Amino acid sequence: MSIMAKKTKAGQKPQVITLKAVAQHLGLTPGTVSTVLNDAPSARVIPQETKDRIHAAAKKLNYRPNFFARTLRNKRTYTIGVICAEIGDTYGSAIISGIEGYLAQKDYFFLTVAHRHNSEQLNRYSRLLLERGVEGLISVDTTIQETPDLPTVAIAGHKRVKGVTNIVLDHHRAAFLALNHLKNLSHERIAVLRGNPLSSDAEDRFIAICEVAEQLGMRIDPELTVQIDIDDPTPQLGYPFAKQLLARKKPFTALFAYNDISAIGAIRAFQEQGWRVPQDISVMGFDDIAGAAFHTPSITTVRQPLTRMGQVAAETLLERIEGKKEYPAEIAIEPELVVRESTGAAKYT
Amino acid sequence: MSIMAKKTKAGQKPQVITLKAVAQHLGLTPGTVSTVLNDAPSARVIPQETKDRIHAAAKKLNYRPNFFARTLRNKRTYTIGVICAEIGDTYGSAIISGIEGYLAQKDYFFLTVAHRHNSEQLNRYSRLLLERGVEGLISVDTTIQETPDLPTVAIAGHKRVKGVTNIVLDHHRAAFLALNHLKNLSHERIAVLRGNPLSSDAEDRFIAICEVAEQLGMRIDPELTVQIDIDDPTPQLGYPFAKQLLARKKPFTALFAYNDISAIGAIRAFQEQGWRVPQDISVMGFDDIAGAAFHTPSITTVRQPLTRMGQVAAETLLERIEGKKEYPAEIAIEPELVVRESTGAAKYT
DNA sequence: GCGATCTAGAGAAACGATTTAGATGGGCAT
DNA sequence: ATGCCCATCTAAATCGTTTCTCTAGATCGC
Repeated sequence: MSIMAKKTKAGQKPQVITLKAVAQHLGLTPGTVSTVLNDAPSARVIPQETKDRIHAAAKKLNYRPNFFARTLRNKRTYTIGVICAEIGDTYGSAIISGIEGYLAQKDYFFLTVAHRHNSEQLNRYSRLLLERGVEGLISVDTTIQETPDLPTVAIAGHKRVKGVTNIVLDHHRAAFLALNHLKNLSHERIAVLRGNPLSSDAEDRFIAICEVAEQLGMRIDPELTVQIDIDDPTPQLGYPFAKQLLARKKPFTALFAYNDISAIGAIRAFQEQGWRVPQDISVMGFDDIAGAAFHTPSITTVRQPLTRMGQVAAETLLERIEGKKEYPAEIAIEPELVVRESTGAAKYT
Repeated sequence: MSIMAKKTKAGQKPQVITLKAVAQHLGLTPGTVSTVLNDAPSARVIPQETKDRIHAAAKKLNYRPNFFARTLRNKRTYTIGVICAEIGDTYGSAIISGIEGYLAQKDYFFLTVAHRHNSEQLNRYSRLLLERGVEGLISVDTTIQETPDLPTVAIAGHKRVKGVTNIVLDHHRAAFLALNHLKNLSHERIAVLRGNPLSSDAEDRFIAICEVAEQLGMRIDPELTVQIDIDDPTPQLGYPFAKQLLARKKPFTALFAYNDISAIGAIRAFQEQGWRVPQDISVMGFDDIAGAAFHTPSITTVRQPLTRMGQVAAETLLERIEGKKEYPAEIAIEPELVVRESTGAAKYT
């Protein structure tokens, strides 16, 4: 892939052509040229011949309207702001990829900021984005407290806030898929890795797990529950907490991790303990990140269509920006169970 | 984390305060207020008492200069463009994370585009970024052919182009670290997975490997070389090519993969064949992505400090934007060998 | 032949800031 | 009282578009 620049003769300063230049070249006024190039209503009365001349000149001179002058008048920036917790992790980047894909089609751009769970930064950033004229916001894994000044879509947003559309996974369905799978494999003592409360999915996910467990006649033993309280985008996220679980010496045959990343860390901890996955312990992940299928053992997981969620968020936001008045408070995304190697029949003890 | 909006009384349209409004409030002219708020040279003659009044009023009214009006005059946008091949993969997102971190400190923003190896898109994008007033470009894994119209830093750029600073890993050093490690483990028949030519590191990396191999008295057998020719950000990138290698029935004891992603895919292919890693085959990765340490087996790899490379790129670019005249044509980044479980002593055959 | 209507485009006022040249008034020396 | 300087702002031009209001001439109807 390559970037090419148009050839400019050396030493010749890149003369920018403005509307005025085009008009002068044609012996017309900027106003007329502008009307025609934008095909404004008042261009109806301009004869076709003149229109053609104008278009030809614009093309020939390679006229590019100044984005800032235009924005100053029109108040449209065709830009949105993406506020995420982290950009270097698989979760955030998969979502952003979806956002980018959709926006590119629609000729919108986006500015990205990562607050890294620092709320001071977050406030500053939202202010700065506003100043830069973004027309809407997409937040990723970030709780929104009050109605923002702009149309907003929150990915993994759980608080109902006026003016905000939440894109959420159906956590009950997700919990059902996972727990039912484990139940069918005769697991009864299931440990759960709870997500860091900073992660906006953490609480709802755990509540859903408890409720579904009860419906299925299973029990989530608090003593088999561990709370992740660090913020790490690597599998390190799971490792120490699985160790912690092991230290409790309470028997269990399966672990429902918070996500694939932490599942991978947990598997490592179990293996170091001499346990085989899935023969001695089943591990269930969440997300289905790119690496899940290729881990050894490959990870059984609840797929969360991250790229798609990014697309849906961008699409919803653009509709609102383009003037749609009514919008959903919530869009539920269906999870999907992906059975791989890390889960198996419960071991009798 | 949460986004808060300043409370606006319902029904009251969000009255934007312009410079004029502040001036009126004070009984002064916009010009004076502007001079003072920007601490322009001509503000020397304004008495301190007036300055204080102006600053107080600006604060009280919560005045925020209009970014677009300001840009129209000043021609500064404090924005750069990031052009990458892909944004959802570990490689690109780690780099972008580094870029974001540095820019945020300096109050710059960035617009991101992903060309996904479509060169038509690429040209269109660079044009659009220019129109949006970016002051410089960072390209990621994208070959630049001609001097661009803006200061540019190319991450993993290999072609020397005037006006472009390339940030490159020292591939000779990388190849040496990897091959020497394998040599010390008595490997002689080493297969190599060559990167997709679309990836800008691919060619240089392979050339370096061949040269270093020769220096070390090792030989890279063309028949043990496989060219990756798909573009996939998942470990699928390595799997079919490792299979292809196996199909050739030529013995080898180690594989030097193009990156960790493809190494993981290759390991899976070997395991399906019944080979154990590292007892039957050693596998060397490249990059040291977040998952490499937690794979089973964990992956021996040549670490490429991606986040750091993003930072360095941003730093270098900003220096040029801020007026630095001389800049390096190339910045070499030192790789590091990370020995883990996927490599071991060669098996005698 | 004369006002009414069209046509084809000119002209000017925004948008919100920055910047340079110029205006106003007081104080001081002569 | 006059001229001059200095301090303190004001006024106006400018950045590049967009958009609304005008106008000069042509055309039309009767």
